[in-house]
Order: sequence, then structure tokens, then C-alpha cells
Amino acid sequence: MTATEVRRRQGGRSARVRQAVLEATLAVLRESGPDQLTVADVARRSRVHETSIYRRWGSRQNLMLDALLGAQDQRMPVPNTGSLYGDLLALATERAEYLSGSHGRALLRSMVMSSDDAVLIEMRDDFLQARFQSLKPLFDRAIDRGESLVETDPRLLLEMLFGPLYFRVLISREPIDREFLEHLVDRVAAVFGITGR
Amino acid sequence: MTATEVRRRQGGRSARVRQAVLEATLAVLRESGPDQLTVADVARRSRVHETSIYRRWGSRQNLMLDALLGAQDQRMPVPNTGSLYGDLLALATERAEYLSGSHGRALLRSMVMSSDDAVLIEMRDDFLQARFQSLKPLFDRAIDRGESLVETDPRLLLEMLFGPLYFRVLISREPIDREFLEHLVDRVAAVFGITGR
DNA sequence: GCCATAACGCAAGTGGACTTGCGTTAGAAT
DNA sequence: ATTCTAACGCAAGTCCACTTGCGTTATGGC
Repeated sequence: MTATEVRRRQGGRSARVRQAVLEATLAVLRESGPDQLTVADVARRSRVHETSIYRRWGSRQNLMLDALLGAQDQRMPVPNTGSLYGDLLALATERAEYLSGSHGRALLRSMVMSSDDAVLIEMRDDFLQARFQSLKPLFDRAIDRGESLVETDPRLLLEMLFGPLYFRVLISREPIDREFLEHLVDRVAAVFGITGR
Repeated sequence: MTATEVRRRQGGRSARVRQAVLEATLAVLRESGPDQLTVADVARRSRVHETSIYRRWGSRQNLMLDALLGAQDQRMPVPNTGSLYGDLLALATERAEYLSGSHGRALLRSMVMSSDDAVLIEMRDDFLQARFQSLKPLFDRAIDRGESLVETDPRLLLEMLFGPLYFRVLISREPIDREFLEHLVDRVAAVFGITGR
């Protein structure tokens, strides 16, 4: 057995502190916005010392990322419109709306700017993994209905669907209108042989 | 005529200062990397006062963005492989490689984090516009060869091609391998009715 | 050449992210 | 119940992005 075996603690005070800080972070985020959020604010509000916050999260960006990812876990709408085309359009529409909002923009910027140490990498990966996983039923239902003709790689499909949305929000900052969404979904659906528009 | 009409100066000292600062920025960027770059470093190296830099560029991020966009203007390879499919694959491959490198990652993060005041918006828009414009010949040649069957919206096509790359580099941080690139280009080409793989 | 002023230099300061060292508290294992 | 120590509290300090006020320089228009 290795000489040093760090036994981390997860319950009790640790958990309370964690929850208090994340709640405070979201509150400050709502009231002041992502650019105005200071770690001192969060510390005051959560009654947890600033030092403790830095020791656990390492940076302001990482803290915001953790809080925003946690908040995301709640509201994860999986559309069910009766057709895969409809589902994809609904999904893209909802995502575009969320990502364009201040909450979404804050999350994206946090994901982009967060460091790439092991903990953060795992956090991001878990989140995306869960995201993709939660959309699996959507494809299963389509297969049951016999809608998808081409062998479909859901992962690639979703990357082709979401990629352009992220591009617009993050890079070109063009607004995403309904016309663009429909064209995009049309093309994506077509390439994966999805019938039943 | 309006009361206040600001006559900006573009030549002489202004231009020299601008060039000196941007060169210094790139130099520091090469030597220290984007995270280690401080405005004080750039000021020392360019022999331009820190205050002047802030007055002109407003923020560290904006400065880096300007420098990196300028550096991009030089090396803009427009592939010509003889087929649109080949061109797109070459293009995606080159972009993926560049974006994954430290230089590219710095540019992306700068674009994401840069403020959205009028000057910056215009800077980004001009850059992207020029980018898309420079790729137009690629489609013209394809049309001449009779390769593209579907009415092709080059803008949408490029967004569908680049979007997933940006997604991987910025969000999921998955490496982009050759297999992914080929699948992606396959799909994009297919949906736009591009023949002649 | 002269003048108005845009752009720069300089000094001084503010605010906030992040660190360090040390003492204290409270889960968890025995 | 006792002990060990991870996690927290606290004070103090560093670093750097960014600002402000004021004097100085050097363009560009006349």
C-alpha cells in the first residue's frame, strides 16, 4: 500500500460548505451577472471564507463553472414531438435560446476559460456524457418508428447539430433565427437519412 | 453638421506605436504563452507606455485578439486539391490542426472573451467576412466542374463544417483525429450533394 | 509656419484574483 | 472517548488588470 493515502471527506461540514457556496454563487450570478461576480461577494453571502473557496475551487472561473453545471442538471428538457425531425428542431431551438441568454453565455465562457486540470476535465466530461446520454431515448424512439434510414452515429449527429450553434454564440456572435435553425436541422436530418419531417 | 467631429489620426506616430505594440504582443505570446502574457511585458518590449496600450485597446484580451487576428491574415491557405471534397477535407484538417495548437487556442479564447463594443464587433466581423470570402473560389471551381448538385449555401456549409471543430476544441476538448474529420466531411459533403470523393 | 488637439508619457492609485503561513474546528477511524 | 487530520478561519501580502489626472509631444489642417 502506498505511504500517503489521502482520505477525502464528502459529508458533513464539507457538504454544507459546498452547497452554501454554490447557492451563493448562483444568487450573485443572478443579481450581478457573471462579469460583476466577485469571490468576495460569494464569500460574504455564503459565510464561507474566501480562502476556503479558493482552496476548493482554485479559481473564480472554476467556481462559476461548477455552479452553472449544477444548475443545468435540473432543467434538461428532452423533447418528444412524435418525430425525430421535430425533436431535433425543438432541441436546437431550446439550446439556441438558452445559450444566447446571459446564463448560457456565462456557462459557455466558463467552460472555455476553465483550466484543464484533472478534476475540471472530469467535471466537463461527466456533464457532456450525461447530456448525450439523456438524449439517447430520442434516437431509440426514432428507430422504433423506423424513421432513421442511415446507420446513425448519435454523437456525430449531435455534434453537427450543436457545433454551428456554439460557433454562432461564441465566435461570430450572430443571432440565431428560426430560419437558420430550420435550414440546419433540414441538412442534418437529410444527411442522416431521417424521414418524416 | 454635428458639434463634435473627432478627427482620428492613422499615420505617423500612431501607426508606429500600433505596429510596435502588436509585434511585441506576438513576441511575448510566443515566448511566454497567452496565460503568462502581461500588459507590462508588452509595454516594456514595445517601449510604449502601459497607459497608452490600455487607452487604445481597452483590455488585455482585446489586445491579444487584435494581434492574433493580424497574424492570421498572413497565412490563410486556400486548398486546391482538384475536388471540393478534397478541398473541404484539407481545409478542415488544417483548421483542426491550427485551432488545437497553442496559437489557435489563444485566438479562440480571445475571441470568446473579448468585449462586445462596436470596434471589436467590427473587427471580428471583418475577419470572419474576409475568411468566408477567401473561400469563395473553392466553391466557384466546384461549380465549374459540375460537382455540387444541391443549391449550396456556402456560409451554412462552412458553419456546419467548422462548428463541430470549434465545439471540440472549445467545449468538449476532445482531440480531433483523422477518422472524425473524414466522417464529418463525408456527412457535410453528402448533405450538400457534393460528388467526386 | 502656426495652431488645435489626438495621442502619448508619467505618477499614483484602486480593486480584485490568488497565495501563504498558522492556528482552529469538526468528521471519521480506532 | 480519544485521536488523527482534512477542511476551514483568519490575517497579511503579492501580482496584475485597469483607471485617473495632468502635463507633453507631434500630427494634420489651415
